[in-house]
Amino acid sequence: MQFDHSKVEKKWQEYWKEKGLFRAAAKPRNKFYNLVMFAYPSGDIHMGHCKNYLIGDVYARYMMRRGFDVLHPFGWDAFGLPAENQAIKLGIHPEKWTLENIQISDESLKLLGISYDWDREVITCLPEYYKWTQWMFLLLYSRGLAYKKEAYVNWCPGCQTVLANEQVIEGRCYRANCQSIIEKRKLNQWFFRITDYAERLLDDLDKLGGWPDNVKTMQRNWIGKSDGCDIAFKVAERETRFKVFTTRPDTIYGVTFMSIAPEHPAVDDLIKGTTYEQEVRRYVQEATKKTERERTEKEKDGVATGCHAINPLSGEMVPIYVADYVLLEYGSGVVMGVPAHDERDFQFAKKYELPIKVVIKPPDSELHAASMTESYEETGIMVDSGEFTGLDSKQGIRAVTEVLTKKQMGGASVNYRLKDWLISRQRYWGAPIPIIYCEKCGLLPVPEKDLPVLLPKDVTDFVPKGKSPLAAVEDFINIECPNCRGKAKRDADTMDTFVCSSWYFLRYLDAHNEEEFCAKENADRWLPIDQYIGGGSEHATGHLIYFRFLTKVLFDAGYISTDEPANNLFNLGMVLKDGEVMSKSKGNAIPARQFINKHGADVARITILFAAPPEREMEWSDEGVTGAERFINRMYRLVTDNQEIISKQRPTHIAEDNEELYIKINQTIRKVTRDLQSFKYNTAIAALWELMNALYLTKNHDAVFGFGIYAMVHLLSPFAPHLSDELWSLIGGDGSLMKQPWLEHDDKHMKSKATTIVIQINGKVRSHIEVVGSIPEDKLRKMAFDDERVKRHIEGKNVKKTIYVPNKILNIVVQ
RNA sequence: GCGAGGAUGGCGGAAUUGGCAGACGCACUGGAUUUAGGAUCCAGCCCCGCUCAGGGAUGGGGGUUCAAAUCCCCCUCCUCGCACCA
Repeated sequence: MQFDHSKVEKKWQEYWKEKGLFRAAAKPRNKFYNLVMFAYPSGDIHMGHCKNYLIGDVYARYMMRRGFDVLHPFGWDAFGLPAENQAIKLGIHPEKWTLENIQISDESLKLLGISYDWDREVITCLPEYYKWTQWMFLLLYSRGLAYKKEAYVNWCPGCQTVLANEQVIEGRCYRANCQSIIEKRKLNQWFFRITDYAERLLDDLDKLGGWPDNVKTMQRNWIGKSDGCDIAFKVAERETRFKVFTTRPDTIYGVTFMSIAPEHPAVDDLIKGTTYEQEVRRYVQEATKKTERERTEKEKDGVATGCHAINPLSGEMVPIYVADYVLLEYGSGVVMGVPAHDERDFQFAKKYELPIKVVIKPPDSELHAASMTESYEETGIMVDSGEFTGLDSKQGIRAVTEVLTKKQMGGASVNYRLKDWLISRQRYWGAPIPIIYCEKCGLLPVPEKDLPVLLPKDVTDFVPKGKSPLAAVEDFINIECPNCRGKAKRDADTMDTFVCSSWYFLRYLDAHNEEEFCAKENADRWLPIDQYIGGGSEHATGHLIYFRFLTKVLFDAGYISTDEPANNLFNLGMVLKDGEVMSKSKGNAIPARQFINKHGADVARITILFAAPPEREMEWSDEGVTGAERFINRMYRLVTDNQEIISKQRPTHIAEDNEELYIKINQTIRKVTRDLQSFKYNTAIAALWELMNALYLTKNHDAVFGFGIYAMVHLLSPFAPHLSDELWSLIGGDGSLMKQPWLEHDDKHMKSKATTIVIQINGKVRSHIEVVGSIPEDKLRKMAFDDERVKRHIEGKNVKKTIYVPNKILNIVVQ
């Protein structure tokens, strides 16, 4: 008899729904917040997506069976560019496209039998959700964490919008379908002051013991803290002074020039009315036009300003250059040039024949400027450095900083690579920024009572023109000032969708609350996320930083009681097909619905879970499906063929010929339990497969055998829940297995009485000795030396020593 | 360039963390059963060696150890992240 998946799976899905099996408790006693990253609704889901949901589901189901009140919600990150691009291409309104995709994907997900509490589904593009996204904006605004500034920002010519730093990958747009080279534009935009939280975001990584190290490392690098020193240089020809940041104040005597970023506002003052003006202006103009890529890839160059800086310690005068390898956004946008000890400065100095002055030498050799082919960046001994000469440069860093502090010419300083989060987007399909510009009152936040600022629906032209399509929607843009009733305009931009996704995990906790984004008591009930299951490390420096940031802001404002959102994070590997990521746009996607209709949800589950460890990439293979199908059918037959003898009781009598089987059953229970705990689903299924094979080979169909099948049904439930609920009912079980406590192993029957001890000679396996119970070493040794094969190998040789690892191995060393 | 991870049969992958390398699955081979099967069951399946006895194998080279896929050093290749951050 074959397992009729379509009938059985439907039956149980309906049963689960009817009984509200996955509805989270209103007042959990033993809470477990199990969260998979929500998804962008790009169409119907395919098998690549399913991996995330299935792995989350196995864990949720296991935890339910362990007696936890599990919250396992799902939702949709529904704003974003693809919807808008589809609208432009096909003339379908983004909202229609998005909501239809969600509907169809929801249906497919339900076919998979995932244990979601669907009552809590969130969809970020609906006003009842984005009202609170706007509210978050206002919260940040009121706390001084949202601000508008004119700045050089990343402009994607393909998407016709600005991007956050986190969305620029190797100078290109992060969106797979775009990848345009990013340009710089000077624009007036909204930023979130995430840099205020840099230190805490960095320090609190240490609290995240349940996060993978690689994600933490990536975040640490992204935040990029550097300890260093600010140094003030007076400009000889002007009344100004420049502050530079350096991590190597010990090289200060080696400064031979100074470079300033082309975009730096002080450039103007240095050159105005001088003979250098024209050339510098031309250089600045060209530099600003260049993309970051172009700037990076070309040889370092610059142009002299004619001004000079005075070294605060040596008093030397050095020329000031404008150079586009200096970043305006990092440090002060001005750097001191130390060619002998910085590779970039070295190249620059070589090009313009600037002096190279060695001030650090290696501890055990000499350095000569003339013969150097590259800079020496290590620490060493300070030379030619006034009062510091002879000092170890590590001490020198401290000493120079101290002297500068005393002279009030600088002091210790910290810089971060992390930049403020640019959240304005010049696109339609997003949450409008709740800000009003009044001719009289200036910039005003939309009053909270007026939220949400509804995204107008009657828009037909989504073609980006460098500003938001909303700017052209008269009755959206033009409003009455809430303060003075005068003429005012709304902000035409929408928010980065990463804002929507930085707080969605909170909305699940109180999804229908119209008064608050989430009542504090509900937040307190469920937070933090006990297990966050995410789709790959590409989120490490985007979403996973943003949502930590927002959590901290909400914590500081008193809305929640935890300052880290998730205790444990598990990162999944993607699903590949023919060596490429499975995706619709690549044309290699296997639609989930089609697969489930053909093979069934449990086959889909076993196929994906068994193919590879969850954290690793898995290559989709149709052969894997064959195995999974066999597994499901073999299991089904095992139960239906032996229905009468399946026993829910532990056997009271263990027949000698089934003693080993009973041990195997207990070992399997323990192995599967441990593997479930640590996401090793592939080996858990392998263990189940092994037990099933053993049961098939069992001759004596007694109580032990019956219990073995019973255990299989139990252990299978997180992996193949439809099948196991069906089998559970076939053997007379009541309702769903999900309501049954997890099976425990019998500690008294874990180890075979007989052990095989490996006999090695010089580390090579030569024989095996079977013993019952434990055996004293000398007795075993006697047995080993009596062994025919052993005798053969030690004949005529000296036994130097023997090493005995109790009950495992005896190694005889001979010469 | 910097940082992280990886390389194990024809393939996906195991290996209790230093103790029998290749669990489990796929593919393949043989047998049984079947009107038939791409169904099912049983068995075999790293390489060399006719068989036995042996020997060789975890990307390559060296080392530590009674014992190394596992620890240390050097090299090659692959994947990911960051990349003028002063």
